[in-house]
Amino acid sequence: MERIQAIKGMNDILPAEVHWWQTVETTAREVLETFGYKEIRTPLVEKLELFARSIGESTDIVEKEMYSFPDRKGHWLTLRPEATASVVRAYIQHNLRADPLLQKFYCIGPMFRHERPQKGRYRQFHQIDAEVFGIQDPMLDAEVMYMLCCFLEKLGVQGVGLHINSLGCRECRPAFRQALTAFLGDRAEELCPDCDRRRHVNPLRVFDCKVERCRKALDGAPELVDYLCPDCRDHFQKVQACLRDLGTPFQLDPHMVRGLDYYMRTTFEVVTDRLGAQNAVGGGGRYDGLMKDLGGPDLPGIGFAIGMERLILLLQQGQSRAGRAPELFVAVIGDRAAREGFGLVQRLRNSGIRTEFTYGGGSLKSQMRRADKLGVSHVLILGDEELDRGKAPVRNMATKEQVEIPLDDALAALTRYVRGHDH
RNA sequence: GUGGGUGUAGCUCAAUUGGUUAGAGCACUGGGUUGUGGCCCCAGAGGCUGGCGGUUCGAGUCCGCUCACUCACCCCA
Repeated sequence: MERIQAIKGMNDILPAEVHWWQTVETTAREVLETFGYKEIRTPLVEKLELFARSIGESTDIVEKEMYSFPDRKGHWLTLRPEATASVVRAYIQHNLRADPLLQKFYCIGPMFRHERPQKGRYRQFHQIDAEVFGIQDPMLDAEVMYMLCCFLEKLGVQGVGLHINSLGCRECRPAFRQALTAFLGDRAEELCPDCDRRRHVNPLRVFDCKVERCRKALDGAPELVDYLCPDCRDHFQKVQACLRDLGTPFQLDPHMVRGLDYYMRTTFEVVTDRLGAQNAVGGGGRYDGLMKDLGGPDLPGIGFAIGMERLILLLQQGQSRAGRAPELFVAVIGDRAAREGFGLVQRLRNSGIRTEFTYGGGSLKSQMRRADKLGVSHVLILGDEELDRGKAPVRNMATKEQVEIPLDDALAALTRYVRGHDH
């Protein structure tokens, strides 16, 4: 019989590694809320056209990577490939502008893209997503990147760098695009087949081609920075000045391109060289026209997403850490003690003590062995003999000390002893 | 979607040029004089060698197909 397996590229997160996720999520919430972000939770499924319109019809995401399918009425639905579009949609739908304090949002959860999986890239992956609406000030751009760096630093992530660029706006980008297209047209012969295709679809992409021939062909190509309009240039200058004031190191990367159509002006990525082919741990940028394009007010926006799988892969390059061990193990000898012990275990848990038990009993030796493997700090040894005496020994596994505790007050006595307030 | 690599016990891996009953370490279970863990010793359990088909007296090993995983391209978090 064929075994049922998880869908390709969709992974179980097993107990042994869940603590990494908890650490990342908890830290993210702390940092984001300190900076004034409020959590928002949107559905995992949206209408297809939301993403088609926001991300861009000719992007790879929309063209070939979306999980889309018709529902029973024939409406096309899509498992969200990213969060920004959904958050913008929710903002418009609920007219959240009415509450001016609620302009910063964050969102943590799964995204879906139908790509061939590889290291650090999966079909269901998870992002921490932050979005700010209504503010165009370059200070905000800097703050968003500063916050992203604070978060990574707080987690102790090593080996990452912040790259920034400006993509210009609707005023200046067309001129640059035209100049670049013309430049590439002259050198079409020298480009690899991929780039020859790119120069029509998304000429900016030619810049990050890895083929040596293409890199050479790009010598003397027009640079986007030189085509920025005065407003965009000024904005970008101020963003950089502000980052310097904040002491956030960054690297200008005039060739950085982002995969979504809606980005303009500031774009940024946190990159690493420690994850094989996947170098982006997080990325984002400004998207001032998006809200209006989706039928909302003409409000500017900026945001970023962090890939949690990639982040955790980086964290794991440090040492792995065990989950929390039980504090107390109750070993029992005899049926009467087993019944008493079982009840006591539940009462201990009710009062918040992480307690483990051998349901099947077994020899005391095997129970001690198991307690040791679990890494518990204390073991209560409860036999029928102890029940008769009304006292039972608690063993400190590290020091081998055993003290007798009264069974009529077992709960309180154990709590004190295990938590270390009694010796 | 395109290419490469790999599939043997829960995990990491063995198994002469095709040749008996597919092994080891770790992990797991039990025991080492009646009720005390780690180290050590002994024992046990655990596999249709990913699946299907072919070649052969004989296939974990060779061939074909398929599936899965993995890395890379494309692209992205």
